[in-house]
Amino acid sequence: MSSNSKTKINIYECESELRRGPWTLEEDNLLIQYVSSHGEGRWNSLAKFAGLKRTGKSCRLRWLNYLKPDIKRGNFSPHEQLLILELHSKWGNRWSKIAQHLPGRTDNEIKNYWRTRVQKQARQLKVDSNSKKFLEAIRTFWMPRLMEKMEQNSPSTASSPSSSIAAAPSSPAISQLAPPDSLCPNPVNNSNSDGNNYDIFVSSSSPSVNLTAVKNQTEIPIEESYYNVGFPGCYDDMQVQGISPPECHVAEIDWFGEDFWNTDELWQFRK
DNA sequence: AATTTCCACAACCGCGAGCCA
DNA sequence: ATGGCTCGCGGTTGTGGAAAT
Repeated sequence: MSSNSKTKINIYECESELRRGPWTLEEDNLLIQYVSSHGEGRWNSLAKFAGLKRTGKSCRLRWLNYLKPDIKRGNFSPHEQLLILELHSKWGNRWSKIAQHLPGRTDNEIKNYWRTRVQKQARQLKVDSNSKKFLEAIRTFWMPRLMEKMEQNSPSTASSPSSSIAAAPSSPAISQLAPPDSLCPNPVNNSNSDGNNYDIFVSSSSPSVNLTAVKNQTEIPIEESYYNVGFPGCYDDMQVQGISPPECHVAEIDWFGEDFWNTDELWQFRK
């Protein structure tokens, strides 16, 4: 046997020891302990020195998506959902970029949310999730409802008759709440558990939803998106098409479940 | 109660970019 | 210039549990 073949056998044996699939508690502890004392990075050597029979990639993924201390778990808040919709309209499937603006959320989590929740709705409507119709539906139904939900959840404005949120006039229920013009003075605040403040300003000065997200005083301009410039005449278009705006009354919505959308209302978008 | 189907999420894979010797 | 290594990203798959039959 040549030294070459011996090497190959060793590599094979080494690779055959590599574990795959779900992580055990013991593996998690090993990874946590190693990272806490040596820090992140150099994942291949980390895997070796930590005694983990995993690839560096696997260790990195496990740490970033699950074990990292500031990972936030659980359902996405309406505010987070709104951000995802808006940022996706701007950047498309740039999950990691989108995740940068949702503290504590991972790109994998956001990607899964998009595939399981948003694309599911598109499938039910038998439209492409990237189609203009579907984006219209998101802008006209979903986003105003999320904003309304955010409004309901905002303790500072819950008892106030004049809302801090303005939205597209596509939803009468929302537009009734709109202040006269310009940026709202009291942004919807989403103070996350990690301490990051994330505010969304919504302007009613244009016929479309106009969003500005502000994270810790750093403004993230949200412009050039399908939602706020792509369909400036969406509401008018609906009227031209004979779609009556009052049909847009907000139904009882399970924000995290099956009935987020009222499929009957959305059916018209398939036309 | 048993089986099947569906769904959400965790994990894997391939590829490309960046860095460095 | 280039080859190897590491890392990060996005797409895809596998799996466990819930829901339906």
